[in-house]
Amino acid sequence: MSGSEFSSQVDISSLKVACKDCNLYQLCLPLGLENDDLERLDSIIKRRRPVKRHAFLYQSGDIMKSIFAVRSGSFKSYTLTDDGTEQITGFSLPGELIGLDAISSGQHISTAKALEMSHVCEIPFEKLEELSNAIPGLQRQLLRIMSKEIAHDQSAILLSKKSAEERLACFIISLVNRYEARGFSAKEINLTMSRVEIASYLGLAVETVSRVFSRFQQDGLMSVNRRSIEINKIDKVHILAGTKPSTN
Amino acid sequence: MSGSEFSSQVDISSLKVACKDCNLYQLCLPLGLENDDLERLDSIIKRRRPVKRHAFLYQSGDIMKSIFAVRSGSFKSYTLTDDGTEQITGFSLPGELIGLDAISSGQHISTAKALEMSHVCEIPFEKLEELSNAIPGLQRQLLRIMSKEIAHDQSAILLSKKSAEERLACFIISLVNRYEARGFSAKEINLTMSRVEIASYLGLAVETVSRVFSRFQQDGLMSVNRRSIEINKIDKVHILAGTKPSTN
DNA sequence: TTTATGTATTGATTCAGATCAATGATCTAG
DNA sequence: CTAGATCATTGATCTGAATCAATACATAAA
Repeated sequence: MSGSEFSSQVDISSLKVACKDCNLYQLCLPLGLENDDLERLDSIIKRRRPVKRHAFLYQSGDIMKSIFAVRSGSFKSYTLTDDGTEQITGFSLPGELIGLDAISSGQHISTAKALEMSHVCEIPFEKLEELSNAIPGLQRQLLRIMSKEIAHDQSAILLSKKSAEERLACFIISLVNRYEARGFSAKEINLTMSRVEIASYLGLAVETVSRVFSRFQQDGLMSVNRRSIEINKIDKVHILAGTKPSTN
Repeated sequence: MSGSEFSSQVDISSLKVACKDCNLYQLCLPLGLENDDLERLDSIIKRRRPVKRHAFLYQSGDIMKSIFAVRSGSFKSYTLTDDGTEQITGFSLPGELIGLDAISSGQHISTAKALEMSHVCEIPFEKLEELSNAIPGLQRQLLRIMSKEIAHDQSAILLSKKSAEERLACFIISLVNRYEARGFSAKEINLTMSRVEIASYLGLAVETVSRVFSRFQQDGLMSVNRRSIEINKIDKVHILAGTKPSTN
């Protein structure tokens, strides 16, 4: 009844979760850390306010002071062409780090925008650098995460050789794998991005994305209703994508 | 006259260069290190034998024990499709690190093959990890290099939205920028990769690459003779590529 | 409810680039 | 030096996806 601690109950409850209690622990930066080390990492992390749908986490050109870990929700990263068109370079899901591309220049080269109401942990980069020097396990995990991002981006480069169907299949498989790793259902996906955004990421026209979704549905691979997708024949999607079932 | 130290003069002379005397110092891992630190890094690096044209540096599936710095020459990195087609994910020039994508899984996910007679420095990864924990400047530089690779790969992702002309222009600009940073002429380029390899990287057919080169030549942007290219109107190439002159 | 307004689907037409095909140039092995 | 292989260029045709265009659906506002 006193009110204040309930006034924004949801936010506070999620904001207060420490790394050790976070269900993303095994995916995120703290993986492998224990006790003291974990708490030291915890102590430099700022739990940020929720990020509203369509709000920026940072914009292209901003000085990079922090990187961010997605706690909940999702983000898109993009740059703009001369004529102002968004060119999406990636989507970020819970447990993933955003902003790693800015370390080298110290400035963000892309813009990160929330696709839905989201929460992030802000990790001041200077402190992270210091700390990962003091904690070998943290350095190790940071390098691994960056390496994983490199590997992921390289597999995205291969998209440009593929047909529209292959591209969309690859995209869906990537989402499924990532959601699975986070303990979400692999069968039902709720897309948080629009067709336009998917098209931009895959280098296709919106209409093509829409058509391919329809074709996938006709062929019984999945049921598609706007942004909710139920996958019926994941093995066939894997075949289309040209990925072995279980690649991450 | 005693012989042995001259028996393979060229190799030895290049193999013996320490980091501090290497002309790639400012591009490579040692950047920012001095004296002791530099020598400690130097001490873990193995100068490898020259890598012959078409020889593998590592193959997909190999355990990742080391990463490599290109000292001279060039490499392509690729994966194979089910039907055995090479899918090139990148080219590596002197001063660049190869194998960073394997840190996360501990296994190489791509194959690296020399495009010409090349030299590399082999950097045992475990030792590098240890050492970069002891030397803050080294950790810093390693993170920067990985971040740069992420940024580079993300710009390559954008290729899939571009036309054939834009793709080839981007490719040429990228080469020019990288060669320039290494002190080579920006006007004359000697491609070390075939048209097939360029096509694979850009997601185009060989014939298209060839045709676009011809068109560039007709339009007076550059003189193209097989693998040697002389760029006449770099600003126009930049416009095509959609990059500001001087982006790196 | 009706009216917007953004988002998604579907159809008709066009076009950039793939594919098929042939020739020429360069390189390598004998 | 020649024969065969590899690599690059150019032309003709075909096709997958872009573009143009219209409609449907959904969410929000009036």
